[in-house]
Amino acid sequence: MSHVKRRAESQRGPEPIRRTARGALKREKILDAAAKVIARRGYTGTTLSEIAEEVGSAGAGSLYHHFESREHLVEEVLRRGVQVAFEQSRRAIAALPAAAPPLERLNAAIRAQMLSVLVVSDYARATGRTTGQVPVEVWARVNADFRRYGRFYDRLIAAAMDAGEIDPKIDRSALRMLVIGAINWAPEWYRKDGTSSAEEIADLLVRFVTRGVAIRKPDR
Amino acid sequence: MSHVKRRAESQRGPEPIRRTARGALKREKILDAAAKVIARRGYTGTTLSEIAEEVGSAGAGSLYHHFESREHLVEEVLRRGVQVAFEQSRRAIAALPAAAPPLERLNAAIRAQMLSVLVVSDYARATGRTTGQVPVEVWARVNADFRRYGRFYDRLIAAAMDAGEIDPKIDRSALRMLVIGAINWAPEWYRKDGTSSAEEIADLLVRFVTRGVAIRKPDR
DNA sequence: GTCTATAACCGGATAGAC
DNA sequence: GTCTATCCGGTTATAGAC
Repeated sequence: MSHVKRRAESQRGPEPIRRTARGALKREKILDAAAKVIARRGYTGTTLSEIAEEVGSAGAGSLYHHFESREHLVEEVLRRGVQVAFEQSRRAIAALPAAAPPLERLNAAIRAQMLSVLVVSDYARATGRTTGQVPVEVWARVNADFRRYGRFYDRLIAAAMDAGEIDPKIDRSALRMLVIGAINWAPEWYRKDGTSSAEEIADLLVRFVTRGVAIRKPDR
Repeated sequence: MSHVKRRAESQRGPEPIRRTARGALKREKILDAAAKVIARRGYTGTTLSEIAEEVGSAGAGSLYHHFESREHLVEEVLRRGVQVAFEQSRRAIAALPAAAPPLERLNAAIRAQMLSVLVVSDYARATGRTTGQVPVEVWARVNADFRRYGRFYDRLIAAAMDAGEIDPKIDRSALRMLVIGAINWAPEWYRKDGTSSAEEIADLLVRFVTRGVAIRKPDR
């Protein structure tokens, strides 16, 4: 202990026993497996046995050498989930021309979020599915990350309103949550061999926000 | 037994031991409690103890006099959930003027479905939250009900397309599931004391789907 | 450091007293 | 018909062998 102690440790609670490079690698594999299982089963449905089996090598109780408890393991998966989605959104926005109008930036974020959940990352998928299932204690610890991401979205919407691109009378929070809901639910029904690709689904959702699916009568 | 045996019993498996009026009443109370708990915890998070506690009077194992197993209890909650939402949708459509265009009928159904999960019924809420968590065996038995409801929605969309009110190039299934997702997710974040009422949220979703929230540039 | 055995616990389900 | 005591299986977590 003492001066080598990581910043992360004091910020977000202990991340136990990660001494060697090999150990860190194993830790990653466990996290990946956990993300996959949680994405499949949800929080309450996830058992350590199934995670262990997914890892391949280990038996159930081996995980405790890398994680203090089931809750700590889940917690890190959730944290990474938001992180991935957040990162994808920021990256997508950064890829736009600097002069891109706010609404286009919002659209890019929505697209990125949908793709994160559908194809990019088990972590994002796990996180989306899990919200509202985790015990308050865990939630309290990851809450801040979620809120930060929420505010990010909210600013994108607000900017589009300020620019006169979105009706300012709309409840920003409700708008955001409706979109997030459609996204978080998507893994439940999306099939790789379905009629629409993930990109097409993302585009459809964006179209919802911008102009809807109705055909405008020629005049009036 | 013998000739009094209900049709329902042969159709959907046994509904055990409901002889007296008082018994039937208790059965209802248990179902209501189960719906409430499932809406709160999801399928995997629901325990018989919590349901019993919610009922008030009973201890955990008492439920077995009214239901063959946990799964059967859940199954009936699910079935009722679809039924309620379905019924609400049909009723809302029936309340429209007979000449109402297809798109308006679809909108009424969306509104009704949103209100079902937000304010009308624990059953509808429970059902929305649970999909995709239940074991395949249970799912297989309620599947038909869900599909029927899905087809109902699909026909509404198709009719609006035929009438030239919705862009026919859109993937009907994806459209439906995005909407359902936004609805099923809503109970997760909706608060009675929030900035928008349930009705306003329902209206926002309808607007979303039909014309989007963006402001149309005057020309072009 | 990794794994197996096992302890402690909890949830679903059954039996039988009242 | 209702409730309590109890069994059984599965889950988290720990101890200790290798």
